[in-house]
Amino acid sequence: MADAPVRTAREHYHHGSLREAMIAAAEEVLAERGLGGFTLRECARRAGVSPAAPAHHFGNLTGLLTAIATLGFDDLATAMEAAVAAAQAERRSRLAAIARAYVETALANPGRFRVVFGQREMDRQDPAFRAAATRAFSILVREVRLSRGLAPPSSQQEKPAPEVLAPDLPEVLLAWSAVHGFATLLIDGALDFLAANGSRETLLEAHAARLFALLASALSAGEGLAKTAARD
Amino acid sequence: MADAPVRTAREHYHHGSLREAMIAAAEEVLAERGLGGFTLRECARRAGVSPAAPAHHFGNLTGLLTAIATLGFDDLATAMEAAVAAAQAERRSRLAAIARAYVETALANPGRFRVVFGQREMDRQDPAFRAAATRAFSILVREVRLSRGLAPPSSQQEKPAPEVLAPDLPEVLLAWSAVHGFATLLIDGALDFLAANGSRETLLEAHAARLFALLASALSAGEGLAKTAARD
DNA sequence: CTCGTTATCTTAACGGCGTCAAGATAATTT
DNA sequence: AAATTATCTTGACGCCGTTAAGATAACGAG
Repeated sequence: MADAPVRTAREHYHHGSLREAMIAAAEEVLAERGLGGFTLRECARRAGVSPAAPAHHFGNLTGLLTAIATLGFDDLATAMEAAVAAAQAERRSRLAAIARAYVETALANPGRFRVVFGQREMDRQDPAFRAAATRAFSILVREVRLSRGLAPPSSQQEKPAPEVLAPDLPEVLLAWSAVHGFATLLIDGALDFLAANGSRETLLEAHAARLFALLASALSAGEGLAKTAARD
Repeated sequence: MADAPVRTAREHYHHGSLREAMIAAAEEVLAERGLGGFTLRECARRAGVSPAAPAHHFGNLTGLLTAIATLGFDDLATAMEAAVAAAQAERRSRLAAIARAYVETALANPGRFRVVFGQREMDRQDPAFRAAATRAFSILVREVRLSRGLAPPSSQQEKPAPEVLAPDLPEVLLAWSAVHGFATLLIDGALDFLAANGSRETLLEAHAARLFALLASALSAGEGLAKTAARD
C-alpha cells in the first residue's frame, strides 16, 4: 500500500502523487483478484480518490493498463537478466535459467502477466512499452545466439532490426513460443489435469527442468538444422 | 445468423431454440468484436430476446462461455484430425500439419480461441468441456508418439492417465507449449513488430514452416533425451 | 378436450462499471 | 496579489450481469 504522497497529503484535496498511488493500487488489485477482478474504480478507491481522478493522469483505463504492462515487461526483462547473471555457468543452463525466470514471473502474478500481453485493451504502440518489450526481446535473442555458440548482436543494436536476427529467427521464435506457451498454459489452468491435486508451482517444478533441457538441446542441435530438417 | 427456430417462431413469445440461437450469436459477436467486445446482452439482442432470457439455458455468462469453449475445443480437435488426415505422408509432416491447424484455428477467430483457454471466467470442470479438451490432447499425444516412432497409445485409453504418457510428457509439453505459445503471441500482437506492415496471416506464413520443422526435429532428436535431461 | 403443471420468456429493477462535463480547490506562475 | 494552470470532486449517462416477479406458451394427465 505504502502512502506514496511525498508528505502526508492523504486527506488533502490534492493527492500529490496519484500516478504512483494508482499504479501501486493496480498492482495490488491484480495480485489479489487477477485480471478478471480488475477495475479502475477499485484502484481509485484504494488510492483514496474519486473514480474520475485517474483520467487526468492516464487518460482512461487503457492508459493505466499500458503503464502496468510497461512495468511488467520491464520486470520480466530484469528477472531474466538476474537469472542469467546467477547462472553464468554453461550455455545450456543460461537459457534454462531465463526460461524459468520467465515462467516464474508469470506464475507469481498471472493478472499482471496477462496485462503485459494485452488480454485487456492497451496501447502496444506506446513508446515506453515498446522500449520495455524490445529490451526483453533483445535478451532472448542474445541468449539464443549464445546458446548456439554465436556472437551476440552488438549491444549498440538496441532496436533489433528483423534482418539482423533473421538467421536465428526460427530458433528465437521457438524458444519464446515454448516458454510463453508453457507459462500461458500453466496460468490458464490448461495443465491442471496433470497434477492430481498439486499447485501450479508444483507443476512447474515437476516439468520445467526436462522441458527446458529439451528445448535447449533442440536449439543447439539446430546448428545443423537446415540439413536435419530436410533430412527426413 | 440462420433463423434457428424450427418453424418461424421469431415473433412468438417463446423462441423455440434459444440455446442454439445464443451460441450462434455468441460466435458471431466473438468473430466480429473479439472477446473484449463480447457481452451477454449483445448476444441476447442478436438472438432477439430479452437480457434475462439466457439465464434459464446457461445459468449465467460463465455457462455460455463454457459452452462456447467446449465447441471451440472440439473444433480445434477436428481441425487437427483433418490436418493429419490430409497429410498422412510422413511422420514429420503430420506434426507440422496439426501445428499449423492449431495456429490457423486460433488466428481465424482469436476471441473464440481466448474463450477456449479461459481468458474469461468459465467452468473448466464441466464434463463436456473436459471431454473436448481430453480429445484434443489425446490427438497431440498420439502424434508426438508417432513422430518419435513409437506406438500410439491404445485408442481405448480415452482418458490419458498421466502415467501412461509419462515417458513422452516432456516432448508433448514442448510441442503443445511451442504451438500454443506461437498462436498466443500471434493473436496478442506480440510479434507484430516482426512484420513491417503485413497481416498476422502473413507472419504465420513467413515463420510457421521453419518453426514447425525445428520443433519436429527437436522432438525426434529427443529419442536420446533421457540422458541429456537427467544430466541437468 | 380441459386443466393444472412446468418450461420459457418479459419487464423492471439493482448495483457496479467506464467515462464525461461542470465546478471546486490547490499549486504555480506572473 | 492576481491570474493561470493542474488536480480532484460531484453528478450524471449509458451499458453491463443478475435477480425477482409475473406473463405466456407447451405439455401431460384426467
